[in-house]
Amino acid sequence: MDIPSRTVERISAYRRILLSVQNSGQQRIFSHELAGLEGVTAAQVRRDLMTIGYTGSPAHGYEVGGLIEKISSILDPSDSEVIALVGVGHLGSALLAYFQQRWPNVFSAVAFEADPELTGRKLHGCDCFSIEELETVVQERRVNVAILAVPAAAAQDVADRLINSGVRGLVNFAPVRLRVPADIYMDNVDISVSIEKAAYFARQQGEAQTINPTPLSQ
Amino acid sequence: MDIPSRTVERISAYRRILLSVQNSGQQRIFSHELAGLEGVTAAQVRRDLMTIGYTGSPAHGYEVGGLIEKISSILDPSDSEVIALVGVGHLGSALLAYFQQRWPNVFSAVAFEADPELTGRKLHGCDCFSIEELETVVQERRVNVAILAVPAAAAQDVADRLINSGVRGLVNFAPVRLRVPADIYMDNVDISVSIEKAAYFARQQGEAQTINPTPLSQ
DNA sequence: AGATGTGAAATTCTTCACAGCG
DNA sequence: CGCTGTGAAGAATTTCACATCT
Repeated sequence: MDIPSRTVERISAYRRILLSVQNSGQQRIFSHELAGLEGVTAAQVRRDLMTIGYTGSPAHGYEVGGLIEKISSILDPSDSEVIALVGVGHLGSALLAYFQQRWPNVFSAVAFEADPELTGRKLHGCDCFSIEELETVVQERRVNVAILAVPAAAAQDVADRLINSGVRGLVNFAPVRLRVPADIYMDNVDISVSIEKAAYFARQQGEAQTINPTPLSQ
Repeated sequence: MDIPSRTVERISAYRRILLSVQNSGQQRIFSHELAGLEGVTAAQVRRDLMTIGYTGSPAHGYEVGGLIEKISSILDPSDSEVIALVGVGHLGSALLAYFQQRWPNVFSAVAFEADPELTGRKLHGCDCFSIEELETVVQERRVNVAILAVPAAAAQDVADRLINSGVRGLVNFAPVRLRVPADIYMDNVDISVSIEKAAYFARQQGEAQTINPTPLSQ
């Protein structure tokens, strides 16, 4: 199956909403309800669910549990997977802590750090290795996805080493553009870009810009 | 002037590259060079520069300094601006530290935190106030942009208070979708979505997916 | 009546391709 | 020439609008 990137992002967001909806006891949901909670249009939700091949009923909408299952069958790996986090500074630490409380049975993390002070022990419940052990551990645990939370200067080298050890997908928090082979997935989370963008659009307050697909006011 | 969101993101990225190019002494740059460094096509670069109204010469390409100026005239506020960071946990701390080394004359930060242990002193060079002082300080310093690095449960309340105090643009790191008026800019930086997306596409290794606009291999 | 599912239209974003310049 | 600037084409994404079902 071939799901566009934007749709993958949205179904991931839908699932989080659905889990909380389910948690509150609601069994079924209409496209416009889910749309309202995520801040997109109802047509967008229906199109996305059509794309992933989930079908509802005009009378009752979509089954919350079934839809969660469907999304999980797409997003979750078939077996539990280990993700590598490189760099356990403030940011890495935040990611690790965040990691622990999500994906109980699906993803687990293993951390790498250059500072010897931090290695060799558990950090937020994860093994923290020296960066020198990166190749060994990544290969042993068959890591497919890695998160880069290292200084910009180190990022390219770490990325190369991860890819050489078998990693196929990267989320890069370092403020540099990395060179990777075309078949490696790379997502850049660029905080200065986000801030500069927010500052720019905040300044354009005057004009009627539809930034949020559905107003959602109040 | 009306610049699309994607273009704003890219010119922000271009500027960072241009600064480092300038730093290395290079005075002029061709669209294909900048494109290669950012991982987009040369046509994309030319289109973006056309969009912001910057013009080069077929003989020498674009002037690095002039282009930096042009981008800065779009992205930077006319006067130095204060940005609010709410939540000084691991993530907030990372953002604050990162903040200090960028935008020396353009943006400065002020932090807010609920934990009394952390308030009332300087953190990474920024004033750190109690969350109770949020309205007062945000209004006093005319804050337009805020970063939310608080737990999900607190995010909506903090966002409401920020907006009521005059903030027009938000970058939200909490994993919840917030309800804001249509004229407020909101960017959600959703780390679990990023990770689930990376895991999904890493798994699709088999197929020839052009995720990176230009291969950039090696 | 009020939903879903979905072709088709509309919109947005990217690339092509080439005239024209130095 | 090789590069910029740009109309036009092409892709991708979103929305419309309506047939259809309960």
